[in-house]
Amino acid sequence: MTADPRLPGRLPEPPTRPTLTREYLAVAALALIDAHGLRKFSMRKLGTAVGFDPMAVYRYYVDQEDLFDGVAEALFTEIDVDTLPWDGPWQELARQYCLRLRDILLRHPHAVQVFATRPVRSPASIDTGVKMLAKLHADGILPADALRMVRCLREFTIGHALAIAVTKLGAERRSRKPRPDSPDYNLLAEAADATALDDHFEIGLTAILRGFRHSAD
Amino acid sequence: MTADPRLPGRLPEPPTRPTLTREYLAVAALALIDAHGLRKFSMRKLGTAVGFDPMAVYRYYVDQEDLFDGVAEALFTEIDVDTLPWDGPWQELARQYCLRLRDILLRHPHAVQVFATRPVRSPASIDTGVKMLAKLHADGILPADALRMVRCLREFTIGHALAIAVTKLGAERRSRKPRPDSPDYNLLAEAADATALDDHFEIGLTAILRGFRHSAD
DNA sequence: CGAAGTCTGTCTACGATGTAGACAGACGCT
DNA sequence: AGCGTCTGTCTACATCGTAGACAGACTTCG
Repeated sequence: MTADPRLPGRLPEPPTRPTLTREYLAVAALALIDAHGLRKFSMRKLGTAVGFDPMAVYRYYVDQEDLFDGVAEALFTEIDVDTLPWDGPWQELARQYCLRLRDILLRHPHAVQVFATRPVRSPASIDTGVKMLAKLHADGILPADALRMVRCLREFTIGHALAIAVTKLGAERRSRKPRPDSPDYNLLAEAADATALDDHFEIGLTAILRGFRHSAD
Repeated sequence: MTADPRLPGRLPEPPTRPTLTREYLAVAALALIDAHGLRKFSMRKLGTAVGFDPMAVYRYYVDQEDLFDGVAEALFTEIDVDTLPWDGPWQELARQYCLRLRDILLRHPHAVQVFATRPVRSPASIDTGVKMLAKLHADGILPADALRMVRCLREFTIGHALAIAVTKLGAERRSRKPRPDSPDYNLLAEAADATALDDHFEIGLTAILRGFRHSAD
């Protein structure tokens, strides 16, 4: 006769160790990248950071590429597309979409590369694309034209975020090159002083949208 | 008495081994990246590929970052800015600049990332920027506004090239996700079939330029 | 002519990385 | 009770970026 293996009475909470998930790992990876930069990120560090074996990540992602796809999806999720102004005019919808995407990317400057270097094909992303196209279609824009417009906006937004992130992050690393002696050089210096780094994003957005409107023939 | 160490008569050309150069290495690195992809590139492979010691590159570049800066400069050089239509209207100049940049980047799809993820600050690049600003200034555009416009065009161009390169390169890698059952999904499919991947670049370019023109107040 | 210093390429060493694969305990189903 | 699967652990290996010592050739200067 053996003793009852169950301990008597209530025990304090055992240290909970949540089981791993693709999504949890993706979010953790994003946090790690935010904290220490993409350069320093590694699969093993991720495993260790979430309190598991360094190799544990490979149970959920076959590849680093695969993981980064997950990180990009996590970033996309932050857009929270459901709260976009789907009922207003499509121009405003598109503008808000771009603004949110930019804000999110600039909040994760180290991860912008990850987002920018892969086509996000998550169901959520495709769904959003489809809804956006339907919206433009309802305004009489041909799907093909709508797709082109959306692509332009998207590429501008990502290109912008990438440029800003990269410039800010690289600012301290690189040594100031000696300024050339061109007589016009002060034009550049003056202009650079007069404009914030990302002054122009909304201007560009407006220009694209206006340009599209005028090209509707 | 020792024999004359010089050999008699004309010898066939000794195998020439050019001495290394920062630029030569940068161009060789670009070629390697083109050939096998950024993922497979390494400092040691570069050294070996040019016929020297794997570690030889570090005599000329302190870092991989440093090397990639050089690769970006090499890409910029391909634009051949001197043959741009500097005498025409600035809109045409800007358009041609963007078109050339896009063409070059799409010719080096594996290296687009390298170019897109660092601000190119070579003298040649700064010089071009200055000349461009001067050109717009001659048309009565304030330097600050000109800088904003140029940045918008640049970011759109790079964002576009990156998107195209990444999509094309990743096309075979990723498995087609099952198409969602949304009733509007065929809108997307139809639109995607009707548009080439990079159909929209010139349209976007035109839209931006037109949008700027109309915002000149 | 010769010595000293510099330039350039070679070589070794180290810790970290991505990834493959074997292994083991826990859990669910029969 | 037994068995297969799921999940996390652990070991192994080739490769990588980078630091640093070393050596031959070339330059400079007395």
